[in-house]
Amino acid sequence: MADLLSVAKLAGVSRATAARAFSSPELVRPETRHKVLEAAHRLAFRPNNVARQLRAQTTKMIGVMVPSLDNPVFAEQLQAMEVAARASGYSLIVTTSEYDASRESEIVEEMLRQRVDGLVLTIADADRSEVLAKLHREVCPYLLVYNQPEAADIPTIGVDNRAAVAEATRHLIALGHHRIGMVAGSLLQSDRARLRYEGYRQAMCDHGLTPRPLIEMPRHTQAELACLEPELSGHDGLTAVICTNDLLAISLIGELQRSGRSVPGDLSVMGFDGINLGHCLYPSLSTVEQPRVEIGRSAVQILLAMIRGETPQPLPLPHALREGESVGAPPTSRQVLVTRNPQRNTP
Amino acid sequence: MADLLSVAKLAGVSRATAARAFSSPELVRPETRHKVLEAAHRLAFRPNNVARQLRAQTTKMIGVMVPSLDNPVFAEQLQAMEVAARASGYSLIVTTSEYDASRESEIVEEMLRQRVDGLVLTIADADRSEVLAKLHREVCPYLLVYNQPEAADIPTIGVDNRAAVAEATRHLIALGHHRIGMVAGSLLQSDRARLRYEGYRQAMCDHGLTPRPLIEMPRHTQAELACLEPELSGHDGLTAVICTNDLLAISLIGELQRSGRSVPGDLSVMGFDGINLGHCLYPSLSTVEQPRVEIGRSAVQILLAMIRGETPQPLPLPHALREGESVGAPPTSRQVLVTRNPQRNTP
DNA sequence: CGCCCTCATGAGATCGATCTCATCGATCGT
DNA sequence: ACGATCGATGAGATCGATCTCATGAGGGCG
Repeated sequence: MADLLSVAKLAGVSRATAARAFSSPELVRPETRHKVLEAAHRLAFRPNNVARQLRAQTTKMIGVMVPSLDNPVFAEQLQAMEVAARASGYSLIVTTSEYDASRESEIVEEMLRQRVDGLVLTIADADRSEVLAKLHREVCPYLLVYNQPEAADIPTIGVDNRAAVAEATRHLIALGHHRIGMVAGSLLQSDRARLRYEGYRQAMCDHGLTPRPLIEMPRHTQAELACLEPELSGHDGLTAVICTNDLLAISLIGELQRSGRSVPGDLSVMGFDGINLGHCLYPSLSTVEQPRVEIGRSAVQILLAMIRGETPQPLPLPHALREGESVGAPPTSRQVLVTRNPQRNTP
Repeated sequence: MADLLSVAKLAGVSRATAARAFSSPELVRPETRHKVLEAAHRLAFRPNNVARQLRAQTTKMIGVMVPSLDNPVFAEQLQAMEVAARASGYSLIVTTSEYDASRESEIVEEMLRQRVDGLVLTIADADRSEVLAKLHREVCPYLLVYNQPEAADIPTIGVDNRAAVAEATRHLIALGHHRIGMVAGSLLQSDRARLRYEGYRQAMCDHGLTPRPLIEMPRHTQAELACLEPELSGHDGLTAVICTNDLLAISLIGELQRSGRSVPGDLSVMGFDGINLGHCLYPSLSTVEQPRVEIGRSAVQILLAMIRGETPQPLPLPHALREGESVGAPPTSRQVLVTRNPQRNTP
């Protein structure tokens, strides 16, 4: 590949002038510029970004780490980030951590070596993370996404998970549900999971209802009906569940239907995330929507501001309760049973 | 950030030795190495990959361009690529083209400037693409994914779209369907779309059935029932449709159910891609599965081989007909109508 | 007419690591 | 004991573009 020097020679100018013809054309006489571009064309020259980055001490690259791309909530956010970054002349280096702490650490280390201008991370648990400790000592701007650390000085963007699930729970209660469960994937060691359960617990208690223990599924994004079945029957069987993510909710609905149950007839199911696909299903998914596109777009904007040396205040973004067809009133046959329940809430 | 020279000074060795302590530790006496690492630690030194890349003339980066990450078929492939690349010490620069030809061109140009070691691309239409023309003149190894160009000399990995849809069509025919339609998104200008329709047409003709015109939806991944409705009623109404992607199929099933129809009772629906979510739904999605993980993994392996200077022969990967619950026998009430149909195929 | 300023360009240093080649002491073989 | 070999290290060039500073031509103005 031809370099600037050979282009400069062919055009009969110095390296400096040839460089200017590309990076700041206004400094070069149009005639000269044309000679340079012509020479560049003849030699199939293409500026070498690596050299530019080394000299300029900036890569125009953002390092992104998400747990997995198999979950659309991350893919959709990443899509938005890519568009926003490209619009500002930045590229994304994308990595997946699989929620693995040691991998998180390696990935961030590698990206720092790559001299990315900033990092956008979604980590497993923002409250106990080696990655954050490392970044704390570094100068590289970074931003967490979807996480919700307890420490206030960690720049983060995402929704208020506790409030969001609390609202979802109240929504179900308002529809007449009393026996509401919460279904989670296999990864309980996350700041979000803790806060979501806490939101559920709080809302239940506030209404004089008994929160149930978390129902844990063996996989993170696919429900096993067998794990839930014991909770469904009997006089205190659940009439509604909140799932910690949409994939879990969707697969749970599928399993319930396959077992001959009706959603929301026999069980109301609420998701969390608001992935696009939820709209399209029948029954459509009731869910707590995280504004994935807005989150992705803002993440890039805020990070770029940090890179420019500003100190923007990342606001928590609003969640939205999106009502779909997977949630309805509790079954009436069951509602009779409610009266046998300790909590005697008038129907 | 400290550089190698300051580390070398602190450790009392030359720059060369300090560099060796990192990149080829076996060449350095253990005692010396420890001194260097100790000094590096004290100075919070981190090797600068940009400088290394410039000197070594290799970035260990792969440029990836997919149409969109909102479709899990790409996200799932990308997930597999990321894992495979990382395992071989490579990073991914990820971009999305939105099927926009000019964007495709810009993106590839930018990645070439970035001196990626290779490119993995999914382009809109491999048979008329400026990008391919450009790459043809370049030395950068590249590989198409999911595309199926007519030209034989373009390295590509993916399934045989024509054969895949033909097989799906035959499957429906074998179940007794005669009036089968094909539903596509709004982007017909793609090599895959053409071949998929061609496979459908061929299979229909081979069985003496009349292929229908493509039913085009206004959006690429979401079905509008109104576009399909005219084809459903009447004495020659469809009993089965093949959708060009799973998202289209899934949303179509949702719309059909919402309108009170049963799938597959009233209409059998078959998808294409095999995204993970299809398994979980009820009815589960019958689809032509593209081995997305295998495709992603192989794409990286083959590209790395090309980077090493080998000339691997990318084989077309096998598709698989995945039978789900969204396809069944045609409704019997309709089957009576079949006899009024021009094609008289005995049941 | 001469001074100063602007504009276009060139020379040379620089970003940070790596590669080649040279050097020097120690070990080995006969 | 002496030349050969090996292992560890250092000096200096190099990757390709950009930045700073210097230079020189040309124009405006007193």
